[in-house]
Amino acid sequence: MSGKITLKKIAQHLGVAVSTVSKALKNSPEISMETRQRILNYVEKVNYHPNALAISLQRQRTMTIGIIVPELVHHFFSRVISGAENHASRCGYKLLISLSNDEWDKERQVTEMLANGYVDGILISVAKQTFEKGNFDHFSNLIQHKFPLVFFDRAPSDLPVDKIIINDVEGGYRATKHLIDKGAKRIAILTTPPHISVGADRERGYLKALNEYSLEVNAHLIVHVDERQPVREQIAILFEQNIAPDAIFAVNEKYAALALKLALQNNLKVPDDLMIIGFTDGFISKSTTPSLSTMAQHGFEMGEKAMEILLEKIEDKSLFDTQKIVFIPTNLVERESTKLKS
Amino acid sequence: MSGKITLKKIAQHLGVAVSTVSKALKNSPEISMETRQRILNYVEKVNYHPNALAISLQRQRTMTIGIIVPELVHHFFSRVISGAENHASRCGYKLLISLSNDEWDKERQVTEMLANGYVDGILISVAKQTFEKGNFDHFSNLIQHKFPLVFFDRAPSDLPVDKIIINDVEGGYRATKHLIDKGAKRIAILTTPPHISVGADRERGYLKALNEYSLEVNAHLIVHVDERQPVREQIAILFEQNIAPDAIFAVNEKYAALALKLALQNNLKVPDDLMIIGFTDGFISKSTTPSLSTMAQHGFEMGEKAMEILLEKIEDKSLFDTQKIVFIPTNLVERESTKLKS
DNA sequence: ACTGACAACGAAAACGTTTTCGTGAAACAA
DNA sequence: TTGTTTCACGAAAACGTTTTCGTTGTCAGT
Repeated sequence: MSGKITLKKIAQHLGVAVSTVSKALKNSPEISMETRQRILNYVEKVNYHPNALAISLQRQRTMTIGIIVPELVHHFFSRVISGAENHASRCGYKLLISLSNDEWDKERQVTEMLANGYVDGILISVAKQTFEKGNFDHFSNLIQHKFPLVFFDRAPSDLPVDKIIINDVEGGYRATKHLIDKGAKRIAILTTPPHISVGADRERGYLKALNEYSLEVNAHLIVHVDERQPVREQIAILFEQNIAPDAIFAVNEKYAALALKLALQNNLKVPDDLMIIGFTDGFISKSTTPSLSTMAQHGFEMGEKAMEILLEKIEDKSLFDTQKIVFIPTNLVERESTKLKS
Repeated sequence: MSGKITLKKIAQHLGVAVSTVSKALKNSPEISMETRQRILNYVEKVNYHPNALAISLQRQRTMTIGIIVPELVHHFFSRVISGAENHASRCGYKLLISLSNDEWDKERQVTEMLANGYVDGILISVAKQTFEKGNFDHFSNLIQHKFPLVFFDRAPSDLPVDKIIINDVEGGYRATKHLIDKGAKRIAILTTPPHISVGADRERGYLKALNEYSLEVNAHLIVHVDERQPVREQIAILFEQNIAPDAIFAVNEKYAALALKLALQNNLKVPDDLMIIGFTDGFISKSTTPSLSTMAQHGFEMGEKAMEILLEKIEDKSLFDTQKIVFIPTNLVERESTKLKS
């Protein structure tokens, strides 16, 4: 930082005007070959790089996109970010990643901060606490000011916004149907409390499938896992009932892996005594023995698509009043935990 | 973005000078109560937020730290970032996360970009390709210009820089010693090619332990996994030899999980026939059955510590010429894969 | 009535760029 | 000689702040 080299210093040293240096650097025909070379040589020598801040301020564009995720240590979000970064850098944009820690206040702060000059647009997946609180003012505010904003995965349902989401109902349906096709009759579900939309939607798909195949819905087989309590115990209940499930659909990888572990500890054979299918295709599902069948979510594609829509909005002002909703399909990855020998 | 509200607009609307508005907003005593209230009311009404870019430019500080990681979809790096973000936000700094994708050129680009005004300092873990290439010019350049720079986990060895690293030699030593203590005699290691320093160091620790306990070093039991080839086959070789190992030390979680899976497929009992220990305490190690013993790396603490040292450097210019090297200790997490019943 | 102090505000520079609009000199035509 | 181009460059505004240094006007003290 000490003695940072600027256009002004270059100009002074060479005895020319700042504007001359600036033009020479962009090969403007206004500057004579001779002067241009002199400037270029010196610039090269002192290893000059323009100050991005100043350029952004003057251009009123930062060529940076902000992405806000609830947490980083999470396979799915990491994938989305990678996808977004991929598309952004291909289009000459940089990515500024921020965390909300699933907290409303932090999310509000970060959102405002980014919108105040840091970035040209924002990609966001809403914090859990924001859903609980039901306060989306920080978003309405941006929308009102026509600030480019695109939601992914977790989006407010009653705001007119662009969103890229997983087709969770369908995913839940297909996961359940897969178990039914394999002959399961008493299918349990490990899901989230109802206010988490992704869990609720997958549960809706589950119910739809049961219904369609005239299987009885048993309240004892529906476990709403409360993360504030020990998760293990809540899942363990499934194995202590007199009517044991013959299959489990877990709405995420963590619950699926835990269910598998408990099943093995209870000397159940997976998949023969109990089939298990999860959601999200991460490292864990591949690593267990038996490996876990799952509904893959394609986070990378989601990130790419979200970025694509956001950049379109930024570069084409006429899209301001149109809202796109894109569903990213899930697909079944069949592994050992549902693959019966018979 | 349309009709963005600025100090100038506020001043015009209220018939005062820009400086007056600015001062009123910072509660300067120069401004009379009356005017201040008038300004504050209006500012509140139009929901004004200062432009961060302009402030950064004028202050010559962005209150933002850049962090560059090789990849995001990686438990350890995610943890480091979370730790860094934690400390940064506590100190009023924001975090700008960027990816190098383990590529030299991308790393160079991103580093220069960030250094040119975007951030006040950089935290970085070096790309694999940069090590292969051996070109660290983009770093020397920054160091020469006294730009605050701190390395974590993967650092250039012959540059005078601040770095926070895992004590990999010791970690490798302790992992191996743990296996020896449990009675292992033929300990295999799944490690990286020699140019990846973390792998090489852990291997050094492994050799040190073998040596110390007078165990024979067997070249067939040392597997340098080349990620450009199928990993599974390379590990499988271990199970096809006539002198089978009775324990495996894997330098990361992925190799450990894969080794476990292959062992189970070969009808080996873990830990009785074969013990396995990994490195990095992620989700996978906990999820397998049997669960994997591992050397935990404490990425979160590493991120916090790295950020702490960087911020110190930024805020106390007198630290320019001192270089700190901090070792983050690993610790043994004993799980089922090395827990013998006997 | 004159000085001095103080309160309340404005003007302008600065941060590092880009870009528009001159302007002086040389070159050329008449 | 004068007028018109063209060339090569400089001056200055602008982006949105902060901050320093005036500049008023009022009022107390003498």
